[in-house]
Parts: sequence; C-alpha cells; structure tokens
Amino acid sequence: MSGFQRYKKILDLFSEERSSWTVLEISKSLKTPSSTIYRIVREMVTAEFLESASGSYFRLGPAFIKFNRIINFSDPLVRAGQPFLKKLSNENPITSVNVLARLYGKNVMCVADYKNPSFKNNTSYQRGKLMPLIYGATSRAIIMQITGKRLENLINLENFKSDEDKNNFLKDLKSDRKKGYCFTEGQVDKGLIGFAVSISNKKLGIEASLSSIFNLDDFLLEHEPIIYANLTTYGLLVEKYINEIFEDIKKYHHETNSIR
Amino acid sequence: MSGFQRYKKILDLFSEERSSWTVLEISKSLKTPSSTIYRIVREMVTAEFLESASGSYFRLGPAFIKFNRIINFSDPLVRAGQPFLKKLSNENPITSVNVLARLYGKNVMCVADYKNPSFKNNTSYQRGKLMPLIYGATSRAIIMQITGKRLENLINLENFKSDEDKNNFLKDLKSDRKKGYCFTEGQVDKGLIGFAVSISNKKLGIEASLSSIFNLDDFLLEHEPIIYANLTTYGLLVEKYINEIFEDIKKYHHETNSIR
DNA sequence: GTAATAATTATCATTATATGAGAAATTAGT
DNA sequence: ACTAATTTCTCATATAATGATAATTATTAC
Repeated sequence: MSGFQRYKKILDLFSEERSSWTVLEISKSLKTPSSTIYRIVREMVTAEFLESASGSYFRLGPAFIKFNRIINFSDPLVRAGQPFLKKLSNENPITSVNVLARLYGKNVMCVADYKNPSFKNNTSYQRGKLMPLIYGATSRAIIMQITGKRLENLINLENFKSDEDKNNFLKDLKSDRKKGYCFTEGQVDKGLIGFAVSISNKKLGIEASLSSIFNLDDFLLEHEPIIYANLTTYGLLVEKYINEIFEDIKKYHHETNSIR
Repeated sequence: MSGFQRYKKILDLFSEERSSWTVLEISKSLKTPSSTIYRIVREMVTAEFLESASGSYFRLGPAFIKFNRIINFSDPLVRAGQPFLKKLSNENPITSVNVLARLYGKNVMCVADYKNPSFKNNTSYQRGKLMPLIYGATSRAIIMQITGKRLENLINLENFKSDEDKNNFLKDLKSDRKKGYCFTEGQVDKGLIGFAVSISNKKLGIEASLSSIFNLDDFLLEHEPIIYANLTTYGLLVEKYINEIFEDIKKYHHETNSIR
C-alpha cells in the first residue's frame, strides 16, 4: 500500500450501505496496524476528507461536497447536459427518468439525472451511482462508442454467463452502433425500459450517453418515434453545447496564459 | 509537502473559476518539479480523483461525484434535513431559499438547499459553496453555538475592520444566542434578508443551521412571526430526525459487530 | 468521583517510498 | 515526416511511512 492508494483504500471502504467505520475496523479490514491507520485517518480528517462522527466512528468529510460542486459548475458534460434533462423529460410522451452517464473506470456512472415528479417507480439511476457496464441502454450507448483493444479490455473484465452471451452482446453492440441508439428492457430495473443515444467529444475525452427510462406499463409502440426523436435532438444539442464550452475554456486559458 | 497534503495541495488548485490545469501550471504554482507532479497526477488519475481533459489539461475526476452521493445518502444532517427544505419553503409566507449549512474548517458550507422556483434573485447559498463565517444569519446560527477557546480561535482568523466591529459581533452573537434565532440584512447578498436557527447534535458532532432567505422587497413585518415559527418547528424536527438516524446507525453497528 | 477500559497520540529504529534531474519515449500539431 | 510539447522512465539520494510499544487522553461503569 503506497502513495495515493493508501488513502484511496480507506475511502473505498465507505459506501451507502456502510457509511461509518472505526479505526479498528479499518485496521482489520485492510490488515494494517491500527497505529498506522490512526495516523492516516488523522491526516484525512485534517484535510476534511473524513470527519469524526459519534463514538469512535469516522465518516466521509465535507471536502467531497465542495469538490462535487466545483465539478457541477465546471465539468463540460454536466454543464452542457444538466439543463436539458428537465426539458427532455417534459417533451417525452410519458413520464420518464432522464439520465446523463459516463464511463467511470470499469463501470458506468450517472452524472446527472432528472426524474419527472409523477414517475412512480424507483430507478437505479441517480447522480453518482455506479451502474453495470453491460446492462441497460444507458450503458450500452456509452460502450458502443468504444472499439478495438480498449473495448476488449473492458469486456474481458465482465463475467458473461457463457461465450455465447458475450458474442450476442458484441453483436447487439454492433447493430446498435449502426442504428445510432439503444433500447433495453428490464436489464437493470424490472418493469422499466430504457432508450439511449451516445454523447461524445473526442477533444474533451467525453464518452457518455443520454437516456430516458420509462415504465413498461406506460409504453405504447406509437411513443417510440417521439422518444427517439427527442433523444436524438437533445443528444445533438448537448454535444453542441459541450463544444461551445470547450471553446470557452480554450479562450479562457489562452487569455490567462497570455496575461502572465 | 508530504503525506496527504501532497495530493490535497493539487486538488485545492481546482476551483469554480479555474477548473483545469496542466501539469506545468501545477508545477509552477506549487514550485515543484514537473516530473514529480506528473507522477502524482498520474496516481490521482488512476484513482479517478483527476481526469485528463483536452490538450494537456486535467480536471477534477468523477470520484468526487461518487463520494458526494454516498454522503447524500448517509450524512445524518443531509439525510435528516434535506427532505424538509421543500416543505419549509412551501410554508413560508413569501418565496424563499432554504438552506442547511455547517462548519467546514474556518468557513461555513451549505450542505443542502431548496430554492423556490419563483424566487427571482440569485443567492450565494448553493450546496457545496463555502460562505464567510461571520456574515449572514446562516453562519451566525452556527457560530453562536460555539463557545470558549474554539470560538476565540475561529474569530481570531477573521479580519474585522476594527476592534469595535469585533466586539459588536460578539455582542450580537450573545443576544442571538439568548433569543434562539438570527436575522441579518444584506450581509452576504444585497437585497436579501436571512433568518436562521441552530441545528446541533452533540453525539454526532453536528454544528449546523437551518435558514430561510427572502427578498427584502417581498418582506412585510407581519411575516416575521410565521417565519420564526416555521424555522423553529422544522429546526426541532430536523434535530429529532438526526437523533433517530443516530439511533439507527448505532443499532446497525451493533448488529454487524455481533455477527462477526 | 474514581477505577477500569477504550481510544488516540507519541516515540523511534527500521524499512520503504518519494524526489528530482536528466534521458528517453510518446503524442500532437503542422 | 518533422518538430515541439507532453509524458514516462531511470536511478542515486533524501525523505517519509511503518509498526511495535509506551504514554496519554477520553469514555464508561460502578
């Protein structure tokens, strides 16, 4: 355990399910002496990445809230896409959850979401939540834009039930890539269906997707063209805005660099 | 530069105003050789705390979005208070912004906010934003629950215009503490007024506040009693829920510890 | 209030890691 | 294909992390 990993390993223990840990628990879990953990935890408390809770428990610190805000205001994908989610939701023919998602390591992460207030079911798609790479339209619209060695590496990390399953997945990916959009049914949440388009910007290294999720019960075939039209329109719009933001950033850096 | 500080110093360069940096810029800014910064940045990219953007720029990584979510679902203050902000907003006699805030180092940070859709002005209070410690009702309702040496230390970090200013602030703090609520006008945003009550839980180390912010133009004296009644009611309610969450956590840890 | 227990910090010899200057390799721009 | 910028690599040296143990400081229990 060395470098940043030392800190990351501790942070990674904290989850929605288990959000507070004592030093002794961390120490046991990481098989590292408690004196070492005490020292490291103290450092992270000073930096506000952890904070002491009641008893001898520690929880994640407010630094994450601060940096999360900075991302909200500065990440091109979030900045460009966030404002459109509500509009997209309002133009869909039936109530929906609308999601911007992107690659996060070997998973997909939702980075912005808008849930229509009248949407009944709960979905797994909420900002910050990690989602499986190979299930759901949201994920597929991301992975379908990745090719070659990188795709192979990502796919090899997944546990397919059989080689047949894997080949079917790759075949579906190919045909979706041709069509330009994805559709899946109940792969992530039972009773829900998802439609998605890719969002990308090579210059900014953005590989993402825009998706709408509906209740299967609400859905009629006649809705389909409207859904695709909305996703396509807004998808292009988001990409356009990402590009504008990119130009802004470039200009800004040009200015600040020439001042110095 | 050692330990976690090494990483923190780099992260602290990223702000709303300047959200992407090259290695060379970081290197200059921290007066550290670029080969060292390249190594550190690479580590942080691996951990998803940074990510490479276009050109040779880097920006904050998605890890912050992930951990922010975990806090949203687990932090007792956010969990207990978030759901009440909208209700508080709806019961206020005029449109308002409603805020949960807490201490963050030597500042105050907003950890949850609900802005009535019809609220016209922009406020400085948004989740994750750092606010001054000594201005605004939101901050005062927090600092007024701190006493003794800790208060002294915090106050000494602030730049008061004069000793008189400082003494007046301390006097106001004292009288607010007695009254049990705070009121300020235009201290943070011109044209806005703020009302706030303290939120605390000793066991959980929570020192926070609940506040409502209004347009001065909308405000009539007859609104005052309703505003205070709402804040007091919801303040107590939030504290009650924090306590319930505390009991839940205790029970959960008891269970998981006895299983092992 | 005090004893007992748990949590946290301090110490320090040993071990491991970070540093940074420069070379080498890779990538991007034209 | 060339050039410049960016990034990685190498390695001797400096610096910092480790962890067993002791000392101190909260917390609990009675």
